[in-house]
Amino acid sequence: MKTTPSPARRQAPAPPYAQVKQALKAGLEKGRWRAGELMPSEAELVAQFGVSRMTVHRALRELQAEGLVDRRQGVGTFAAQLHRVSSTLTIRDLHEEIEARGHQHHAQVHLAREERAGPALALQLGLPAGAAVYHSIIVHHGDGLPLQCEDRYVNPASAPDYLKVDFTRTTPTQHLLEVAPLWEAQYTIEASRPTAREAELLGIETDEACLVLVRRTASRGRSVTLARLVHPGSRYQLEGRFSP
Amino acid sequence: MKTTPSPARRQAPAPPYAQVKQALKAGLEKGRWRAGELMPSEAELVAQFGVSRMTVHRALRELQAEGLVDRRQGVGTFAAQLHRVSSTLTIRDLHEEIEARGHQHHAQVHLAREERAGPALALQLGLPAGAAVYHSIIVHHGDGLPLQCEDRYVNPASAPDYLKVDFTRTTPTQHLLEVAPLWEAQYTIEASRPTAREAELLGIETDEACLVLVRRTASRGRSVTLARLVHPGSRYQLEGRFSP
DNA sequence: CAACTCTAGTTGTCTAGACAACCTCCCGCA
DNA sequence: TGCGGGAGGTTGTCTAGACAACTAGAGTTG
Repeated sequence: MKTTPSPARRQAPAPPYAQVKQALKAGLEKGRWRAGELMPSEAELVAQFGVSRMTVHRALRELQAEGLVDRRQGVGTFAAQLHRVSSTLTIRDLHEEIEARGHQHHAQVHLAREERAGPALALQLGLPAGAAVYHSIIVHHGDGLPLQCEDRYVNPASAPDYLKVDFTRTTPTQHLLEVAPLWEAQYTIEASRPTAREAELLGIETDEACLVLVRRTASRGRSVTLARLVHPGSRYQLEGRFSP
Repeated sequence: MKTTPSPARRQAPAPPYAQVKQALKAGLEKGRWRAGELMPSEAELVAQFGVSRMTVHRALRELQAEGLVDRRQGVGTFAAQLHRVSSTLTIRDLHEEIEARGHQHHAQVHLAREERAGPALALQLGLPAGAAVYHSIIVHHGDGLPLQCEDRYVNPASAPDYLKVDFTRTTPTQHLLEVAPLWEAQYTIEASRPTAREAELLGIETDEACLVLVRRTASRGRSVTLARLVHPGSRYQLEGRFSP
């Protein structure tokens, strides 16, 4: 048996910097300072909480990083103007997402081969026209139902072993992250109808609304992959949460 | 004329903590440490860079906040396992977005009144069934073209003056952020067809694919608003960028 | 009245040391 | 062999002080 000092999970008190941070956060939430209003200076907080200035400074710096306060050197600390008109949405790997929901993931590889890049594709991948690229089409199922059609082009220079991977066991994303750590990504999310082939692969009508995610990633200044992920609108939706 | 000490924008050298941070970032990018591999300890970095431990510690803490390294007390600092299978996408206020692109924003108010909440709506807003709610339907145009149909319900307790606002001048989001600072939000993004009325308001066919954003926000534990934002798939798409 | 200078206040950063919390591993002991 | 106890290394945090960079405003000077 372990000799934990307290079996009842006595939780250690939060460190001082976190207490200062939490107190200010609570004040902001209660509307103690209006947007743009001057908040207490570091010196005042030092006196109020009885901690050193570095401790107060850390709390304020983290609040600034979270977008809750606005600090200007030589002037002061202000309550942030608008609490994030913009927000963030997490985009997860589909494999993870399906298994996190307790469903069975299953991938069907419809194509995996080397092709010659057309001019448009070559431009997007930063390759000369006619260069060799890897092309794969994989349909991902959740509990037997097709949820995503993944049409992907890969830069061979970034992932030479791409075609040797068994995509029924690992996802392309996982392999690519291993061989080329992700350092930049661009997304677009749009609604459109599937192509005839996509509709066939997903088992839907060609006029069903689909959620289409196009992702382009680059690593060390070199493009890695261009993927088009098509989801039937009736079976898949993105979810996001946000709380400062 | 101002007496700037140097007209040629002499840039101050980056502070030491930023230099340490950047050096480690460059090492990670070059693949100097594989995912999960042990990185230099704080003591080693202190010796290497000739700065104090607090300085090194700050650099490492920020890298951890960015998800680039993984730190475990009593063990060490490790290169992060996977560089974010998940990523983030910024969702901006449409008004901002349209004007940022240099287009003309124009809003048309089709409805703004008080209604009684049905059971489903009441549940989502955390109100008793039959309670009064504010309901507005606004179509947002960019350069004359309808881009978004905003169907919104508002909790009167959170924004009592909602119906008095002139929504051709400010957006509902802006007003709500002023009276109820945003402290929690949930989103779903999906593709579906518009309702007959939405199609009419947007000037599209009822079978066109639409990007639908449903947003629910709460402030101080009280729900604020439930909004359904419908965008024609052919005219609007979300964009996101990600770089550590 | 305009332009300049000075000053007080604020934030940004660094240092050297200290202690706490935690983990791993090895050694001694039963 | 199995187990418990340290030792040593690592990160987490705090302190008191110091200096730098910056800003706004008051005061001064032409």
